[in-house]
Amino acid sequence: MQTVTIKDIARACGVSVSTVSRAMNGHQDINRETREQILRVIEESGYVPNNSARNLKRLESRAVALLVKGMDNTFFQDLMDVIEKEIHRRKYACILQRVEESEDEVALALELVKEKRLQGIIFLGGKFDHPEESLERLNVPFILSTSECRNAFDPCSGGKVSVDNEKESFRMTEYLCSLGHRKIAILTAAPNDDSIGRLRFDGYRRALQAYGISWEPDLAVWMKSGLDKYNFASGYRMTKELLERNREFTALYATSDTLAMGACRALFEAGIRVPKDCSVAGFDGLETGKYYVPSLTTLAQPVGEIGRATVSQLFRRIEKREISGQLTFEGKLLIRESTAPLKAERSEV
Amino acid sequence: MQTVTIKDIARACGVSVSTVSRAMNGHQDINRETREQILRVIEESGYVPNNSARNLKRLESRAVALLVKGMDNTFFQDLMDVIEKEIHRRKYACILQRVEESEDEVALALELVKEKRLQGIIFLGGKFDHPEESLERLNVPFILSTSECRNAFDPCSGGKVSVDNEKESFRMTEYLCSLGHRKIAILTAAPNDDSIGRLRFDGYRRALQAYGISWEPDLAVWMKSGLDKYNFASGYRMTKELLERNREFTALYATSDTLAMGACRALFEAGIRVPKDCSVAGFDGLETGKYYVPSLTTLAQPVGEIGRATVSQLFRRIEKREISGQLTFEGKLLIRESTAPLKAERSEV
DNA sequence: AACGTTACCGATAACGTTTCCGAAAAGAGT
DNA sequence: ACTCTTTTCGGAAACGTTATCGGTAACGTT
Repeated sequence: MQTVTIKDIARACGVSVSTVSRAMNGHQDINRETREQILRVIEESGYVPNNSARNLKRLESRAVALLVKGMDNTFFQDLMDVIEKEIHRRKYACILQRVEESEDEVALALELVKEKRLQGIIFLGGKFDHPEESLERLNVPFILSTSECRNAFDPCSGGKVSVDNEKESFRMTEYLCSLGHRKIAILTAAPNDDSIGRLRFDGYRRALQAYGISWEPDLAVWMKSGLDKYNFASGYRMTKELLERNREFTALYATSDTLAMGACRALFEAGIRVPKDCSVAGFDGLETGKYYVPSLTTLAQPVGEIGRATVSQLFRRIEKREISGQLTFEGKLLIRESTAPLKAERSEV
Repeated sequence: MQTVTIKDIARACGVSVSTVSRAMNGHQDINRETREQILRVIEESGYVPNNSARNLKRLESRAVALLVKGMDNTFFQDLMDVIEKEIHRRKYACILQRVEESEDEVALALELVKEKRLQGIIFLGGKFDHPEESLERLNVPFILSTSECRNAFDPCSGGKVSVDNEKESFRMTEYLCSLGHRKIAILTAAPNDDSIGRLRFDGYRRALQAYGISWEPDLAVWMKSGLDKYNFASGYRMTKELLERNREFTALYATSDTLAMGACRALFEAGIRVPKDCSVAGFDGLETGKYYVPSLTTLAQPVGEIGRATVSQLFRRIEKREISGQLTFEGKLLIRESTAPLKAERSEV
């Protein structure tokens, strides 16, 4: 176990440890030949500097935390992929840590930062309350990626990268309205426990209003807390629940693609054809929606851009102490097979 | 930044740092009252011990690495979810690190272990060559999870947790044969660059042989290296390629669920109905396959069991130095809508 | 020849923690 | 009152690295 240290290298080269340290860290005041010899010996011996010792001396640990609420969420998994890639590219370590629904992400982050001297934090998903501003006091950069904070107008001292969920949700609903739909059901998060879901719901309501449609509570299915998540099973279950209400609807807006596909399955089993009898729209732009039958109309979030911006914002703060506020990306409305214009001759029940 | 150290606590309590250390680490030779007072002060001050300093003294870092080859693979993402959960449960840190297709995972692991004093490594996906046995020399436990090593009969000094890919693939192919299919196309990895894919292909061929069917190279579509992966797009592309060959087939075995769904989409676009005109089978048992239309027949890998076993094996080695070799789990053949018996009256082309 | 400059390098003190060793105090046995 | 344990604690040496500070030698410059 970790037998070879800087002392061994120093001894092997007949120099002091200081010189070895200088050689490794690319300092200037060292003879070219000496450096090359040292580096050669290091290479041969397979010596790797001990990170703990180095972190203890330096202020930096070259590590950031990725705190994710909802690791089983497909969209977040895709985002994690690009975020890890970007962190890796910068030769930083990525400490992955789930945060459970019940946990306080800020407390967790605080502890991580202190005990491991982390240099930055990325919050993925969920909501971010910061009652004590404790993270700010620690003065460690953090970014909310596809994650909301208490007050949208005061994006705390951390950065924020996401789409404008309210606006994009408005666009999607507006599109459904423009197809002639008036009875648009929605599958969405409970308004109290998830702010992203809340924003999407707000956009939906605003669009209905803009089209002079009064919203019907019976057409909204809320996630049951502790039971439902943004996944296939919940889309399926919630749609079954909707169907049991026996209310007519000609379009179904599911606030994630996974929900939407679960919904399609439930509709299929009920003998309701998509999009002939009912249009279905999702949100996120998951790869899988493109290959679904029917392919899914969705509002695609630019995962690559969001992920890259998240990391680059974080590193701008870490390395250059440069602060940039909220960064909002445009979504893209992908119109595919699962939505269609309302047929005029449709028989009313 | 990290202002409060053990010294501050010691001063605040009027004791020495040794005593504070003892209080934190639950040693016995300390007065009950003193300990309680120290713990109280620690709690109030928000002090968290510096991990780097601690690691430097102790041998252990309470951290393991999760090295994954193919982070965009849905099945691996699901596995990562449960693996991280299990690591988290044991209060260890999880260092997530992607390994690119071109990189040498062992070299990477070696460096990580040395520089961060990691206590264990999980390899997820890909293949594992260990020409120098360098990891063994370091004497740090590692587990191959759903990942193959050079020689299946000599599972190196690390543990191995997976399904028997050859056997399960045999079962799936056998099932298709039992439905009466004789012309069974396959979407699979190039035999040289991926050993899991190779095992699944071997199982396919053995089953054909058992049913007295000679295998046709024209019915096998190989992944193009650098282009194809286990994802939707490749399933789609490879099926298009298959269709262009104009060879008849009544069943299509895709060696992952994502490939299978991409295939279904391509077949749909070609006007081929699943399962009426062609049966389609996948592998993995992804959640999404259950909600696909038609729902996907697949060979489900027990993700939960695999993930939990991976971590528990690793910790058995870390904590108890207890070695257990290869662990193989049973897959489960899930027969759903995408496969059907071959119709006898089917017109030959 | 004396001095300043430069290039290179070594000794050493940190960084924050744990652990070993021994000391002081307190009780227990004679 | 004396030793002998036991309990509780502090001092100090590590762990492996980096950074500061100063020193030596070689080389010009006057």
